[in-house]
Amino acid sequence: MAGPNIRTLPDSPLAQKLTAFMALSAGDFAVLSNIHRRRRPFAAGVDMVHQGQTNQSTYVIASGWTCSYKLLPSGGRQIVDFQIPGDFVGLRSVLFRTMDHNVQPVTAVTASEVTEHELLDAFQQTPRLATAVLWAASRDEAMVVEHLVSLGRRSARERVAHLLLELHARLRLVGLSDKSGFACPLSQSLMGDALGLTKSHVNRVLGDLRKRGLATFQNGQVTFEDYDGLVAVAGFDRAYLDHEGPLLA
Amino acid sequence: MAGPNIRTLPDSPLAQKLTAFMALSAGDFAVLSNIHRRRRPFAAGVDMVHQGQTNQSTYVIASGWTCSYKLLPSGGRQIVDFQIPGDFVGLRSVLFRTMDHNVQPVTAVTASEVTEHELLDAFQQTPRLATAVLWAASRDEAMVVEHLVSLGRRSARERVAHLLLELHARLRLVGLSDKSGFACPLSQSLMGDALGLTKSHVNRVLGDLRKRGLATFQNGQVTFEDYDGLVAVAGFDRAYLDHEGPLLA
DNA sequence: CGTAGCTTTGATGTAGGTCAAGAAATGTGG
DNA sequence: CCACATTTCTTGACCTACATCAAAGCTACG
Repeated sequence: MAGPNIRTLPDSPLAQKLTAFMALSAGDFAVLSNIHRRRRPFAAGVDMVHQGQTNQSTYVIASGWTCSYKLLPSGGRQIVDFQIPGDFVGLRSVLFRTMDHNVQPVTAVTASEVTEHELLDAFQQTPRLATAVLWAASRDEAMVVEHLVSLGRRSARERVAHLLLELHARLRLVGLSDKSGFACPLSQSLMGDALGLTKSHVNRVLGDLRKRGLATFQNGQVTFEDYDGLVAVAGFDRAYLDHEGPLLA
Repeated sequence: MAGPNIRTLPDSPLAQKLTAFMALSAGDFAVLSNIHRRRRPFAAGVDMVHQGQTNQSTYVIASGWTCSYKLLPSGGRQIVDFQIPGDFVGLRSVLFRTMDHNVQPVTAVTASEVTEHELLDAFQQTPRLATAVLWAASRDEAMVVEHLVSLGRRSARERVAHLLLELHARLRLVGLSDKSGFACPLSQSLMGDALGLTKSHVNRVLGDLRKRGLATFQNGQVTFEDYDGLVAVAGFDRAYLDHEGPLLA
């Protein structure tokens, strides 16, 4: 309220995340802030988007976590990724007009709807923003590939450790995590659905990591006791999160 | 040679594939054909693209198969997808300027290099082409997600059956497969690397499918004995391959 | 025609699944 | 602020799908 109506600092997780990738101008921030305007709440457990839907809009998460998943004919489900504040939900459904998985809030969520029109408008106003958003989309894809690698070739212990480290790195970008750990609203059952494990086994592995003095996940709080040790156990290489972005918009 | 220099029919696997998604004009075909000009051979087993490379060009496969994969610190590897004639290799490395996995020919391959410049040029000449190419990219992504689901939630038998059916559906689009089966240059070891299984186990599962009278994979030839039965076993739903494409370029 | 890669098969081991039940935590209504 | 309900966590006993290791037969190719 004090001073001119120009934003020079990130005022949302999204802005914060994109800033980590490229310097944004006051104008960029203003456009971002405008996009991120129309916030509304979503209840935990009620799908925000579902498979087959051809939607014209995407959501930007302001607070809370969601997960994207696919259901199998057999009834099981596979979580493809989690979304945290600053992440897009259904960005592909805008860029590609197709949604091939469901998205469900894990916690209560506030998110802003962004229509295709608004997004393209914003891109035209500041092409840098388009680049930044494509960078985010590309990073999301890289994460999916890394999850594929986890499911195909990593042991249960490696998977769990890897997930904790990935979430940590992502949350850090939006100021929701520090060196010691982070608040994690996931249930062990959700982690299992993401890691291709049963909740019982997730529980055992978590207990094991605790006993080994590597990390603790209790009462919705992840704490790293031996970060480097955990990295070693997971075979975690964060290159896939830090890649260079698209130069082409 | 005979008649005017205008192409009205697909003259490459890529053109054939895109045609299945949207009608293309003679002009579109000409542009495509031009893009697909500079063909060159790649030897089996020698990486075409590798991780970390920030390449300015992509390849379109004219003949042969490749696989994209990631290596783990532990030495194992996870194949993310196979590419068949008509597919792009490293399209993301053009669109996003980053390559986060390696690509290796599975067989001898001929492919045309397409530079970023040529691609964007082509897009400007015929925006329909841009749409079609984005459709292909989006389909690739959907496949990666489906592979993730396989690794996370399907049994070995389901995975193998699913892979055979996916390859069949994809090859069909480019005329390399018919109702009865297709030529498959993959080794069981490669299939294992894609499916998160050992080659021994792939072998046993393949034997099992054979004994059950569902499908045979021998001497580089996949033959379906009971297609519907195989679909049932795999829980195969080809929706992810047939999705509507991007309306936005 | 020998050697290297691929397939096939067998014997044995184990990571993680399944099923079940009790303990904690969390939430809800009064 | 407490009683009750619900979800989540934890643990145990048992089981199975797939891995591991090993070796033999097959192709194919230089």
